[in-house]
Amino acid sequence: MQEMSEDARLVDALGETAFRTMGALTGIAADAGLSLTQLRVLAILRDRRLRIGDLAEYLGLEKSTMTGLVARASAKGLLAREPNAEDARAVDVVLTPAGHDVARSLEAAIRYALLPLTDRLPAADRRALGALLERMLSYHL
Amino acid sequence: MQEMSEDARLVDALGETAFRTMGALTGIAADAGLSLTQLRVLAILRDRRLRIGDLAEYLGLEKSTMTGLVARASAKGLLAREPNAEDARAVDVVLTPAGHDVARSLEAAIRYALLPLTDRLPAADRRALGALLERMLSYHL
DNA sequence: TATTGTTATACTCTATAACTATA
DNA sequence: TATAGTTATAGAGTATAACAATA
Repeated sequence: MQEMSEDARLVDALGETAFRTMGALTGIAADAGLSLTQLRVLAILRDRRLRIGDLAEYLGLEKSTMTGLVARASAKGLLAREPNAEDARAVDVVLTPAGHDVARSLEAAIRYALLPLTDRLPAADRRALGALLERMLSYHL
Repeated sequence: MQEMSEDARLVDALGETAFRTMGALTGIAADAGLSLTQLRVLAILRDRRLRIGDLAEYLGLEKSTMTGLVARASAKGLLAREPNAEDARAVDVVLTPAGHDVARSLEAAIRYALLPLTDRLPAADRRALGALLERMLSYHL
């Protein structure tokens, strides 16, 4: 077997980390009766009010997809549709109080679910890893 | 706004990294006319022959879900179903030559797609990040 | 009897195309 | 005319439950 380059190892590690992390997040969402996309919507709307189209763009989805996602989450009482003040065609999406509660408990569940992945790393390594990831993310785009 | 703890920042960075990485992988899969799950199947089967049930367990899916995934990928000529030598009830899944070709080109596309995320990080940081991620992944499970 | 996988069914996610209302 | 969002439709992914074949 050929030796892997440092870069190839980083790419593989990034991919594996992503799959494990997403797996944990998917499980948490499923426990709450939500899809991963709906978990993302809740997380995004915690500190924002977005129009349907902006939400779709943020998630990389079509507007028609957002219509359904918002409809299902609204039916669960997690978010609400409100008219946009400046454009009568537009619809703002906001979290309901119940949605905020769920978002808060999801955040806690995520921290807890990722513990097995992080807690055996020495504190110094955790700090170093967090700093490196933040630096990497700050470059992108 | 309250200061975030180091651990909270690590968890957030892990989540953000996961979403960006999965986004890139989803795009690559879509360009090849595949879902993210099918991309995973191809990657897994590159160096293995697995039974339907083992594949399902590996991916955290139900066997009935695997039946459909394998059927669709088989219809595309990417993998084949073969009888298991030891158990007449079982079905082995293997990559076809075409499947191996696609898997190989997907691997290259993934490296390329993750470049924007990694290439502006200094070489020393890339090495350090890869090593930290590998250490973290080695602990889990 | 227990296990492997398939089938039938239902729901969610997703996109494309055609449409309505507003700008 | 162009844009924001919805509706209709269709395909893929997913799970549950019932089933056939084999162990």
